[in-house]
Amino acid sequence: MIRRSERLRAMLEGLRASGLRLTPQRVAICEALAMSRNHPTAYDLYRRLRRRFPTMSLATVYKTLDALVRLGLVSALGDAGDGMVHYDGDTEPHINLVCLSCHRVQDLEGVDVRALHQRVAARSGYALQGARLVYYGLCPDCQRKVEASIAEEA
Amino acid sequence: MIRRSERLRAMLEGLRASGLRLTPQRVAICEALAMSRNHPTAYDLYRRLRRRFPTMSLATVYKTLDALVRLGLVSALGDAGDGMVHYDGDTEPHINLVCLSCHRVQDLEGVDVRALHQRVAARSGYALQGARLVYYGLCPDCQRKVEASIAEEA
DNA sequence: ATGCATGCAAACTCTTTGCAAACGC
DNA sequence: GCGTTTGCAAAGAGTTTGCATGCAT
Repeated sequence: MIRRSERLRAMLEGLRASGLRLTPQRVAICEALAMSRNHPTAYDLYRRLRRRFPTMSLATVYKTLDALVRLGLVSALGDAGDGMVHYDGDTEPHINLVCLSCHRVQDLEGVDVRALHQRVAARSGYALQGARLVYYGLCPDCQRKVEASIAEEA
Repeated sequence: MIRRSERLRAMLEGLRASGLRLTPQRVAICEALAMSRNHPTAYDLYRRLRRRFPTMSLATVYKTLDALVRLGLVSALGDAGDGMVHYDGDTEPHINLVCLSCHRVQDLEGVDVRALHQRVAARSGYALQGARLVYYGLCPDCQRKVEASIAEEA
């Protein structure tokens, strides 16, 4: 949990430092993103925040996410088979798991990719700014569902 | 080069085996994708193929790519900062490099990710179907351009 | 007080779909 | 010949933009 509040802090500080104003909407978006365990889309955040900010606009969410990504404070994971961009408040290289059935995105703990990052940096010649390490497949829950539906057909 | 013609073969065979017809358009799309070094978008392929097939439709390109992805013969890399989906004829897990300035996508040779794949499969509990291992940054060419433009300002 | 940010709606872009004509098998 | 595939155009979906109002600094 310490990690998460650090992330929030970094986001707010980053926005402020680059001359952007800390409006209630921006703070709320950062909070929601820093605290979320799954990796929400712009629309996910919008829906969640609309409760507290009935006038919150989807455009504001997009604009804020855009600023955060440009500042390197948040990374855009790309779509998860659902055609929507998922965002990740954790910019440290790590592995994401995408379920192609339920479109959920989660982190994989316990696999260190720092050595990989070093090797890529050395061999590529690129000035690396981030990474998206995504594995696709069926999550355990959806595997069970598929098995159940096959059993049903038989 | 052997690899590339094998890929083409696998794509055509895969389409045929699943009952899809080998139309000239589909063959040409597979060829262009299997042979391409960079990772083209649907529009890239469309533009390239329109020379040989003046009536080629962008919709046909999308439909064919969709079929190839569904059959697991091609993988969709997601966007490269340009908002368009890039496709990769190589479905073996490997590392892609995306340049955030010129939006080019290339493979990184010489970094083996099979051990990583094994570890992810074991720890995640997912039935893995594929991976997208993408590092973002500035390619050597664009780094030079940035340096040049900074020098110019001074 | 100044000028950036919000929020609405309209515009934009990539992608998908519907359907008549054409073609692979 | 049958049924799929093509290609056009129009629809769809996610994201971005323009602009008047409101608010952080």
